[in-house]
Amino acid sequence: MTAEPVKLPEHERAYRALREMVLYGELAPGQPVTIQGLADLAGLGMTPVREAIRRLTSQGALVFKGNRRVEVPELTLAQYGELAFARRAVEPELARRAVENMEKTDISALEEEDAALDAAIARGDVRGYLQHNHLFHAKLYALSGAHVLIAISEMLWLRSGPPLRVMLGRHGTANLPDLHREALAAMRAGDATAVAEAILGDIEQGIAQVSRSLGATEGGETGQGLR
Amino acid sequence: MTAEPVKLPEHERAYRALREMVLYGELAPGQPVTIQGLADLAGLGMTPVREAIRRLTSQGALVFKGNRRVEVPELTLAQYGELAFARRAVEPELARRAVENMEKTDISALEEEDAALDAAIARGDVRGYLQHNHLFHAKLYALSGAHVLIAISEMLWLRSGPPLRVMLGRHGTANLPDLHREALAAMRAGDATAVAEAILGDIEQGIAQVSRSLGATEGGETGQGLR
DNA sequence: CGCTTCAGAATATGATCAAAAATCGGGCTG
DNA sequence: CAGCCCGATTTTTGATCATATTCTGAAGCG
Repeated sequence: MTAEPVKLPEHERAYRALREMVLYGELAPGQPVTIQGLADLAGLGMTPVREAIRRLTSQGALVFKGNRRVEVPELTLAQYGELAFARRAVEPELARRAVENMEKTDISALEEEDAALDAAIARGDVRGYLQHNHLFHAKLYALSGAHVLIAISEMLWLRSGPPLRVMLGRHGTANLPDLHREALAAMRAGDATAVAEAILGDIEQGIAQVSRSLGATEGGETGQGLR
Repeated sequence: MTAEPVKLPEHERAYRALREMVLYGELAPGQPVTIQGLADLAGLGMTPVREAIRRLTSQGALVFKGNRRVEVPELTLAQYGELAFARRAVEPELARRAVENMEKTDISALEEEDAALDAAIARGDVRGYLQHNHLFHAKLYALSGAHVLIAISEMLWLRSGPPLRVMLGRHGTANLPDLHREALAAMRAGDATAVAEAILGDIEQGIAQVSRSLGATEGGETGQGLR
């Protein structure tokens, strides 16, 4: 089940590694990233790293920072609002479509993911929360078979990951959104509309919390305004 | 006002060139694309071309075919439906937001683009139609300042371009959607909702035509079904 | 305070290695 | 005897690396 042991090209490995670093908050927003630094870190030549960075930048997971540096973008509240708008439009639809193709074993796999997520929350494990939360949604959406919408969703998650990580770093894993139970119950009942609603609610809760977090920093702490 | 005469790196030039080829139908769906072929064609080394192709594939404008080949994807009707869903969700919103930031000179620029578009239609110039139609929408959306949504929209256009080109190749430039006049009138009136509706209508007309075109080929011509 | 110089990083090139596809030849079968 | 299929060779293509070149940022000097 581990698929190919050593079969994917190095630039693909570099891409996935960097991708997870962004998605699961191992790179903080504003933290500069150099090609050579990553190449040395990963023990790779710089060409594969270069290509991985290009792919990530074209997805908005990294941005060219003025001069020559690449870094994880710091989102403004307005930009996060755009993300939220798109996620509300796309993800419930993915959930709805996923229910059509769903087998019992798929539901079981999602339940396992949710259990791992709860365990991470109980442990206060931020990285574990981010990982299993993403996997829960990703696995659900993958069932839809809607590759175009999935690609959009992946891009949105890549951009949402870092601010979510920042919020978690401040408030810990308490009071986290978890409407996954409701979603799973609706899946077992085969009620696509209820699943879509549960997912929408789950997203909304996360959006609200991150928006509050972003609003707080923009208001005072990091002087983004005048002066 | 031509900005930087010779200032962008070669991989950026390669990216833009390839991007326009996909967007404006110079590469047909199913047509294979080789790195070295493009490198020789553009007179560049293969590294910049390589990176350009990576960026395009990560946006879905190109796909890895089997193992070694890269080509413009041929969409199924279902996949085009996903594109349509996302475009309906994103583009009217972009149009709505654009109206907020709109100056009189912006409207003039859009009118010029629309005039060039009409001229291309009258001329039966397919490439010109694709180009000015894209630029009309792209310039409008750019005014919104919503970079995240713009990125999504660009990705959707990259995927929609080739099937639109195929449809045009079959039916010519007759009966093309053009609710741009209505959109422009609403812009002058400052009515954001009416602009969004006009854009939605414009999109819907295009979607309907391409869907019919795709449905026809899948039904019979290209034996995609059994036998 | 402005200009020049220096250092570091990114870009681009070419070569080299590995893999896959297409082609060609031989053997087998009808 | 002719046609077809299978396998090996060849050629094309892609991936990676090491290196040279260029550009940007910063520091030092006039």
